[in-house]
Amino acid sequence: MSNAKVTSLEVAQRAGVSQSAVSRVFTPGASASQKTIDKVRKAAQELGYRPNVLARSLTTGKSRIIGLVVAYLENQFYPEVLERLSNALQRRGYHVLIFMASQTAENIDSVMQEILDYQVDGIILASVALSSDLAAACRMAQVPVILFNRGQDDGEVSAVTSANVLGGRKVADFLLAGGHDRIAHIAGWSGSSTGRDRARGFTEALASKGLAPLAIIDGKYTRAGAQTATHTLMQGPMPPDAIFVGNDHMAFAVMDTLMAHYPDAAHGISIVGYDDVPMAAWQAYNLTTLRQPVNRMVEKTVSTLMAQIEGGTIAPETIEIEGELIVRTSARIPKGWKK
Amino acid sequence: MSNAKVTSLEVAQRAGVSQSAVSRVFTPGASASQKTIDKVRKAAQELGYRPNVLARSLTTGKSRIIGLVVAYLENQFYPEVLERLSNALQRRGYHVLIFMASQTAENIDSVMQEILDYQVDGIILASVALSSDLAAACRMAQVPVILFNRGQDDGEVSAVTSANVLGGRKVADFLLAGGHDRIAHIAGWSGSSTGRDRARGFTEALASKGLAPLAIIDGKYTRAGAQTATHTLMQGPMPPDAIFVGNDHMAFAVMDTLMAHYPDAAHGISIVGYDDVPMAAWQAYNLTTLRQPVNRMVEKTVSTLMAQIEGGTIAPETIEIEGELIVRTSARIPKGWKK
DNA sequence: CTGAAAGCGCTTACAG
DNA sequence: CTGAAAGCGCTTACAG
Repeated sequence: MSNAKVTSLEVAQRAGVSQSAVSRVFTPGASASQKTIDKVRKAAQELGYRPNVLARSLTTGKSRIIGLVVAYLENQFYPEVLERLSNALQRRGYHVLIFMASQTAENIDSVMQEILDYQVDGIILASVALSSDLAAACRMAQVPVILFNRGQDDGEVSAVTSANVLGGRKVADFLLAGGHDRIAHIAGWSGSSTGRDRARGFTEALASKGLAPLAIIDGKYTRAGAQTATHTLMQGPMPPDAIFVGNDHMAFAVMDTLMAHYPDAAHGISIVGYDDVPMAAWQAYNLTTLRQPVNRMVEKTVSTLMAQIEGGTIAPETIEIEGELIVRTSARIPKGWKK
Repeated sequence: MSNAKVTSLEVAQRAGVSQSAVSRVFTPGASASQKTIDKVRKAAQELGYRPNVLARSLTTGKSRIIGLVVAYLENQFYPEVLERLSNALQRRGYHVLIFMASQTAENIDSVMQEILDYQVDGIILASVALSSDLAAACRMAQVPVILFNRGQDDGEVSAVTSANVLGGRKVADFLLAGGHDRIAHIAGWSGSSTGRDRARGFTEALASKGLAPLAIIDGKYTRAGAQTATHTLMQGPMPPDAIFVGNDHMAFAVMDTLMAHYPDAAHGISIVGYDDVPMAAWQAYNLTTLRQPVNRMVEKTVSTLMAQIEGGTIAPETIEIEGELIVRTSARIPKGWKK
């Protein structure tokens, strides 16, 4: 009842047992007689004792900490990912050490080193890429790494994404079915696998109908990038009749820009986003968009990570989950369109 | 270059010095000759050695981990807070163990216990209240706690908020100056000090002009709550000509609801929010709102926490930071209004 | 400046 | 089931 940290030794003394006995009572799976358990629990209760997780980690070699690196928190997609990821991990008895990444690579590398210093049991990178140096460091430290919503070409590390190429294709098909023929793409950052894949699926689907995109402009996943791209498109020789935007976050900026600066044309231009963040359903936007199945992506990420941690094996896996087109009112709905 | 964790002992052997020497080289402020430093750094480099932070924590009694509890991540205010808080802490050499809180109190208590188990050096609760049991546990463990954007009446723990009573008053004055006389308030959750304070300032300012709010409805900080409240207001005997909404997140829901269900009336109703999240500036909303100075609130939170950690003293402080009304177009601008 | 040693709070074989 | 002891990887007096 007084102050400062209580240790297992103090509990042992009060309970009249050895320190090992106390430890056993608090170690799941260790054996102790009911009598010992009772005495220890009582003493612990009275003293306010709880095992020091850090000391435990030192002996067991498992910290039950997962390092999580996130970027783009201004994009509503990521808070949601963060929340679900963190909840899923907590449910399995893990805790999350969080790091904000800016886009510069050196930053990521040093952040990753710091994460490793905490003896994390695993690392999740949300929309952040990994240098091969760091991938090597993680392998050496035997710490599994999972990329979330981003792929890595070298296949050195596991990755969970939605089916982005397919998604890009679905959007193109929808727009084509709607009778559009001047379809532009404001793409996600071309330095990201995700952005490239969506653009590729989209372009391929158009090509299969003998069409080409009106233009493809990199929006860098930012509002500013999307706004600039919108102006470029609208002031070009031939304005688009539809724009596929690389994610919802940019799509909102595109819609805002059209409304504010091209009010007459705005209504006639179909907009389709990617992600289906909660805001896409808000009446102000009512955005038609390709839903990324966050739930399942998170579940897969966590289960894969757990398997690697518990299995000790770090064979990289690449997992793609198909997403569905959510049709709202921001883009013309093709006659007879279903699903 | 092979595998698994490298220890200071291995570095010592390779460098031909004692293990203590290695430790000193990696301990800021410890003394070692340049020659030793060079040898150790070289060996460490070759082996890929980095100190085990957990082991260090065990001996020093400082983990350099801060526990952070957040709720309401769907409200754009919090991702921003999280990002800034985390960056500010990282800059000072601390790392963040994050926990998502649902609204139930038991949940918070168990989460807090888990945080304490990690021997965190301090705890920040963002928009989450603390039971007095837990406050006691933290005091006993000598772990400073700071409430962010929420106050605690008992004054047992430090709190950083914006000047909410004053903020509520400023909003009322603005609306009054705009000539409104049927002003309703969709309040933040009445179980939160923040929500109560804003409502109080607002009501007091109206009262000082001999007016009363048309109605005060608790919106619970949720979109659903705000939507329901909007319908209640609009279908009442006397619809409002202005609504002060307890935070921006709910204000967007109110505007969406008005647009979708009361399009004729919508334009004539002034809406004012609270927070000034980035989205408030987006053209779709253009929300007039009382800005919470996140920057300064975060700085104060972190500096107060640091002072308490380093000073060892845990005298609770209550800090209020004044916010400014950001005038956009969602509410009628009084003639001749400046600042 | 430097090494040997104690200690941080645990877990876990090892004997009994 | 239970206790004594070693060990996890560090830091930090203590002597020299």
